[in-house]
Amino acid sequence: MATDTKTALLNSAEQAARTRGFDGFSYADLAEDVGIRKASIHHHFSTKAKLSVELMLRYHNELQSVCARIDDTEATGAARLGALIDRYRVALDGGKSLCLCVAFSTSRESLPQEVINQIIQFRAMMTAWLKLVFIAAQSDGSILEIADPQAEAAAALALLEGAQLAARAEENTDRFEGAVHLMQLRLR
Amino acid sequence: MATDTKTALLNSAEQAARTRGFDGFSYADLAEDVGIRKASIHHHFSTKAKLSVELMLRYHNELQSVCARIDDTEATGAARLGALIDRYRVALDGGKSLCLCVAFSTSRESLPQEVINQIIQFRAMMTAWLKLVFIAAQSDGSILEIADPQAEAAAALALLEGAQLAARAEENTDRFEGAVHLMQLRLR
DNA sequence: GTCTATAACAGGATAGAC
DNA sequence: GTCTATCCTGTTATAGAC
Repeated sequence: MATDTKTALLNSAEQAARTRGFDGFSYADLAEDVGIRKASIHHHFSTKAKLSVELMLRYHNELQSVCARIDDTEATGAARLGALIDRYRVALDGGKSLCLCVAFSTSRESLPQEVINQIIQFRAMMTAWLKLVFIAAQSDGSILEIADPQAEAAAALALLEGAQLAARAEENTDRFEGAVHLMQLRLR
Repeated sequence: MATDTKTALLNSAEQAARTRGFDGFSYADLAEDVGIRKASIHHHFSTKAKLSVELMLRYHNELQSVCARIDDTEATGAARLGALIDRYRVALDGGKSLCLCVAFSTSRESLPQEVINQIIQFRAMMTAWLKLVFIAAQSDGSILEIADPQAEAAAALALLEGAQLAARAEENTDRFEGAVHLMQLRLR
């Protein structure tokens, strides 16, 4: 079955925001991409601010599902962290796009307060999940030299996002691999 | 002596780009900030693209000087890395701004090719300097467990930029401190 | 739900006076 | 070097027909 118009618009907007930032795309871009007139978009998202909220909501839920699925399919802490690294690598799309959280973080001033709060919630969720991953790895011994799971979680998220940024800056995925190399060496 | 108009414009533009992104400020903003009319700005920077080039050039030279000064004043690898961390912390301005390299990286699509090349050069310079810092630290033993200076340099830059992003996203400097905590524990 | 038409405004940029 | 005035384009958003 074909995706409905609203979903097609969300997909187009997410792709655009991740490659060009929230200020970097307009309703005209979405209209051309989806194949309707730009005025019609307002029927689905009355303002661009509300579109950004729905975008972030969907992204939060999607990543939450991804993490839950990783918990189900990967047994060790190392395998789980490795799966998340893979996820961030794929999101890079060859150095052409960022994850939505990074993209929105730099567009901060253009976004409604509600999205700012969603970003904070999203980061809290990811950090909490990563902390559990490192705690699991402490038990199963699958990641080397874990001193402080909380600190490891904060550092891992920053490293992943910084690695994405480096790859995006040069449109070169080698920069991502270079940045996460040492972290991957700790996985057993 | 008072700063000349061109420098005042560069200062205002850098501040604006770091807090709101390259798409997030206009000539009208600079005009109001500096106290001249927006048409007058074109006398100093004929296009916004050329302004971005001069901004990045100045930033590159400034960071190069900062690194050279750190080499002069700090004796050990750990002290040098610590000084760079301090620099990135200060650039955060309480979570309200990013360094120009991070800010420009996400505005990639709005920038001229020349700035893209400048960003690549800037990142190469910083990575090369960091690699030398880790090599020095291998000799003087001031940073724990260095396996691969090249990989350490790439990871350190990504971590610093990711830590800035985290703090900027939440406008909370605790996020920066949390992300760099483990790296700082390695400094002796 | 989508369209045409348009309002209302802000963006970068230019011309020409002073 | 700065000004006023203006152009052209692109932006979000709305009104109302189909």
